[in-house]
Amino acid sequence: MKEISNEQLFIHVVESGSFKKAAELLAMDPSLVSRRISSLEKRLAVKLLQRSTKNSFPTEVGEQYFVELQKLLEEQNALENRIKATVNEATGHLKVAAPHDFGTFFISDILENMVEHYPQLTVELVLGSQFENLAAEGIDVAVRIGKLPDSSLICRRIGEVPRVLVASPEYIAQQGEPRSVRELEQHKFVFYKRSQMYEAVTIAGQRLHLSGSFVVNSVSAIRQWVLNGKGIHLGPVWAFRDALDTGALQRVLPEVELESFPLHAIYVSRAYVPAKVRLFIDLLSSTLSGNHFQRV
Amino acid sequence: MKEISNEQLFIHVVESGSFKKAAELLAMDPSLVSRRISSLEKRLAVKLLQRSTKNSFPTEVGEQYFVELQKLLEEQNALENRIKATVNEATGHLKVAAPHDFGTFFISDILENMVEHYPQLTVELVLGSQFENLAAEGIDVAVRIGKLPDSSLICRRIGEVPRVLVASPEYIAQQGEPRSVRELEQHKFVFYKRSQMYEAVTIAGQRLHLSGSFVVNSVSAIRQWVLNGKGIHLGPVWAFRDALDTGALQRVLPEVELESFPLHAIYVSRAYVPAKVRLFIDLLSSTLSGNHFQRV
DNA sequence: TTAAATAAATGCAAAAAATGCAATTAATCG
DNA sequence: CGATTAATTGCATTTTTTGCATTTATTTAA
Repeated sequence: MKEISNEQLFIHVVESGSFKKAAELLAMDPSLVSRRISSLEKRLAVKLLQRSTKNSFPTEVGEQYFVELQKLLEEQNALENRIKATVNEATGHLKVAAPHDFGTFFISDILENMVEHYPQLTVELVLGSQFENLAAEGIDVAVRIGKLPDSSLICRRIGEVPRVLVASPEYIAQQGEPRSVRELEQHKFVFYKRSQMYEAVTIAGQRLHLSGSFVVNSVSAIRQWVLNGKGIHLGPVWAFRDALDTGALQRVLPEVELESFPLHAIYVSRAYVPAKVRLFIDLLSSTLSGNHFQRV
Repeated sequence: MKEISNEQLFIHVVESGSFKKAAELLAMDPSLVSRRISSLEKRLAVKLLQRSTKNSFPTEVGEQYFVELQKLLEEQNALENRIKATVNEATGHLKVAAPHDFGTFFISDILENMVEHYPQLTVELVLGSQFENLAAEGIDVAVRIGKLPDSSLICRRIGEVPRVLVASPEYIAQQGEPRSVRELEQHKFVFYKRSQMYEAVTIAGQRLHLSGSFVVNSVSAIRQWVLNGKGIHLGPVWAFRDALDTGALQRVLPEVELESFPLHAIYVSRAYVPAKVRLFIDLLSSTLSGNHFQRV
């Protein structure tokens, strides 16, 4: 038997004209229909249906109740369908958090694309946020590159960001080209974000202490500095690929295999992932298999 | 436990802000709330609430669902009330809120009377309640004396409570009898409810600053103090009529016309007032035209 | 950082309700 | 007036709901 409310059952009985027909239609026992209608009548303290042997028809109040209830139940049903549809179709508002530069370069395009295809969708991009508490800030997905903090949130590994050692030809001309990983310690580096001037990093299994005078938490700024010959940088391929192609920058130790950074999508619930979030992650995934993210 | 649909329960959880609060409000086990919300979420295949320890709040779909569902359920509820109201008999449960003393003196009798005549009816009297939210507390009618707060509720003016200035003969003997309204400022007063010792009040067009040491939010207590000679009081006639009749108290400035307090019945719906509520208001109306409420 | 406090979820057994079958009642039609 | 058919009711069974105790998770306080 199908689960159905007493109110809906009443609608069916009125529409079909008798308890029995309604029962048949809904594959229920007539006795059950009787009992449930009685129960509804008792609750409302009103007689809704005038029974007879041949057929049952609504009383005056029953008719009034029927007309208005039908309308309301239909609206409620429509509402439920709308809600259910959000699982299958990207609608509502999607709020994404991402690292500043990565977001600027890639996420903004993805979101633009989504809105084009799903006019019901509105988007919001939070760049550079620390997203301490996704739920509290209303963030649907956070994109994070690098190691993950402990958290109860759901992390899905989307792909990885290959890295590269780059410097400007001018810098190489002045300082000479490093011949080995160890030699990197004698060079000037441009750093992303870390507040110390000296960074301990492991390259090709060797733990190095790199030094340099420039630190910033912006990939664009780094790029500028590197282009201006301020030092070597170990950064994501996507940020330097064009400069490498035009020769504005050149690779350092190209034969050395560098570890990629993992890229994760972080979101709240595992069970009910809204369509907008699933779609976003799919698109992000596609982006990561695109040109920009191949190793050089 | 009260029978309530999962949808209505969801509304309650959103309104109260957490599963626990909703559970308390509805006198159900929190685990039950949890299970039923989960059941609703499962049926809609959507996560409606973002849970946390302190409080739970709706997700985006949850919010959308809440807004629209609330509207529909209210309409459905109104429909049911309309249907129920077609019955002319006072039945069901009548919950009345009233000021403490007034309720004790008059409302309790009215309710007793109603139950006697309508055995189908059960009654509940909430005394001294601030009745912030009639609907939420399940109050059918609230009786209020004095000025009304702004509200979307229906207020019907039932009548008025005439007032009188009273004092004990002992007090008059000690302090002398005031000869003019202005002289009242030299006297000690006993106050109802106000937290300040000095009350600005307008009597016969003159704005006065009355003072006194006694303040309480109980008419019975006031009565006691006035009888004990603690001061003059400006209060409802009904509370002092017997004492005036026996001479235990006497009027002060009897020739001065005092403004009456209006008495209102406050209830929710204008269109379909249930028989029990109509009856109550009628009876209250009769009471107000009775002896106790004539001017002295 | 850890521990305490508190909300929410879950396992399980008891309680309550819904359900189906069979029998009964009621009403129309021949 | 009896036959027919719909609606109702009694009763046993199944299913669901519910509450308690416990566990899990998360926030606040120390």
